[in-house]
Amino acid sequence: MSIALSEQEILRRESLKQLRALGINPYPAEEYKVTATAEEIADNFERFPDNYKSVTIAGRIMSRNIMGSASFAKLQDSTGRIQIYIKRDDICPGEDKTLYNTVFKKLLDIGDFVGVKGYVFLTQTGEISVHVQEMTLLSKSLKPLPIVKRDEEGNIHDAFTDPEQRYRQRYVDLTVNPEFKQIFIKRSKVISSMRDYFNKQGWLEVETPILQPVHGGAAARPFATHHNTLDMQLFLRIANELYLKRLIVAGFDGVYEFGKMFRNEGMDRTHNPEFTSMEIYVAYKDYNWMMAMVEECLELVTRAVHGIPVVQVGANEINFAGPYEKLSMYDSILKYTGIDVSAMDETALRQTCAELEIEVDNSMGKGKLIDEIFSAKVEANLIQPTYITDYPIEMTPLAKKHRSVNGLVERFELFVNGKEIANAYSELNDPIDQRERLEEQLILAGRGDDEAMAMDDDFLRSLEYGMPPTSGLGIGIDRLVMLMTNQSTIQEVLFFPQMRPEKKARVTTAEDFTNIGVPAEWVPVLNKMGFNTVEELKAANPNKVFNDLGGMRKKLKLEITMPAKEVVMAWFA
RNA sequence: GACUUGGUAGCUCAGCCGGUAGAGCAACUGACUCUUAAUCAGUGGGUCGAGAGUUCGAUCCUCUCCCAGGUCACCA
Repeated sequence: MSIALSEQEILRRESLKQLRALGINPYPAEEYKVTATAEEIADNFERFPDNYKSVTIAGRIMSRNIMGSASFAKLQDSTGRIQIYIKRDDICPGEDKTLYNTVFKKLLDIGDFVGVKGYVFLTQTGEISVHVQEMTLLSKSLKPLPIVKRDEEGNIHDAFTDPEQRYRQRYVDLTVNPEFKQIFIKRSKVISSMRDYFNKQGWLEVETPILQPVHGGAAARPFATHHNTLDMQLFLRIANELYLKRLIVAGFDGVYEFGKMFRNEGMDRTHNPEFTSMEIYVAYKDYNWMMAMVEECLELVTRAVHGIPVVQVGANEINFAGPYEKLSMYDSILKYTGIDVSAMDETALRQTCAELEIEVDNSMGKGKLIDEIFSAKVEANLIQPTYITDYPIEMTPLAKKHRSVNGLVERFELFVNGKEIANAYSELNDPIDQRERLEEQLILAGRGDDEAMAMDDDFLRSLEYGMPPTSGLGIGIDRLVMLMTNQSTIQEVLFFPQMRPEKKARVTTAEDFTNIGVPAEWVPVLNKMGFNTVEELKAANPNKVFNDLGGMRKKLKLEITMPAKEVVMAWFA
């Protein structure tokens, strides 16, 4: 694949060659020892100026103000930006001013990584800066970064905002919009604080198969793949629930897993084909215990991220300190529609859906119809953390039947800001009941529900050996992070959200040109001249092409050897 | 999947009734030893997402396709 280089890219490649010609390795191998960071200097210099009489920092050049024999530049490291001040006669104490006049002023660019050694001082306008005494090129950047400028009021000019480019080239996004790094730092805190909490309880972090012969544990369409050696179909997991329960059977009291799940379904601002879930199973507990655990855990996570248990999400201030409101599924529908669906059969539910103008189809059973009413009429009202409990048995083949109410299961979901972020059961451990429930799923599948759960005989066998009473919980980590970082799209909390492949801009490869004898370094020049395929080149006048090559060489100031006229003529043979 | 908005220089965007393109930043040349959206003078840079059609002529009109965003549907 050959994409014609832009003017600026050609110039940077030229700079690269000139650096090498000066004996400067643009990609040195040696460790570069830094002694300070931008953030640390900004935080501490004014209190402890003596500690910063000699610092070594490293980062990317993000802007430059060159004023003859002195310059300012902004250096960005992982912690932030700091200004550096470069005086020609300080970095070039002798007669030879090449390092300043040529290397710094001409051959370095915005985006290059450099290391500088110097002392920290305050400029006349009071900005903390590093007065450079030594400068080392650490890595040359060949593509120009988008330039995002910020003025004194903090206004951003020429912001790099195109979501397509931001997501496809996240490395550029986070370089020029470093404030977005906070989202991912908070994401990491969400996960690590939750993990710490679980570990303190003595629960074991485990890993279970991503490639599964049977996709179970949730209702969703899977990605299918094939294992060559075993010559068998495998699925990327849609859930890990059934494997974690096998581990409870095996004798662990508490197991949890953070991991990617894969669902072959639509993509929108709350769905990505691969997403992160956390599932945990604790033996001898029930869903009431789990509600208390979730409250404690989420309050702790919120405090770890924000310092307080409260987070601002859009217009809503959400308080994660428990206890949370509890509402049964039927009561929640009653509360928000005034309709009591608890005693309705499938026909009456269909009638109710019609009256509420909710679209349904024939494959939907009783549980699914109730879920439709709930989604349409209740969900959006649940802003503060709210447990919805006691679901109809038809919706939930893996949960234990309710201890006192017929037709329900012991399940809760946690809703926050109108979205579900957690799902938990008193887990079904009666192997005969479990087999019957999965058989009902097979009937639903027969009615056309392509998300009905599959039979998993090995899982049933494990239950037959005996699983202690257990409560299990799943949390959608991406959605929790969206809440914790006040983001409305899942793409913003994923480093690399799923995208369609980029279209190849050019159909011709550089090899096509080199195959007819064009030296590799001239291919970009031909592209620049408008010849993107060998056919286009061959259709041109050879003499004109030869002359134009010379013109381009001069125009672009290329220091590459001009091919002999016979060589150029041979391209057209 | 449906509807809708967009795709123009490295980046952010203009571009009138159809006459093959402009600005700011970035880049390049030059000036400048405390600038900070540095400044001043000058210069270059475009397959106007792709293809087809209408037209003497298309960035612009029509159609198809590609990519992205939004809304909805599906989906926890």
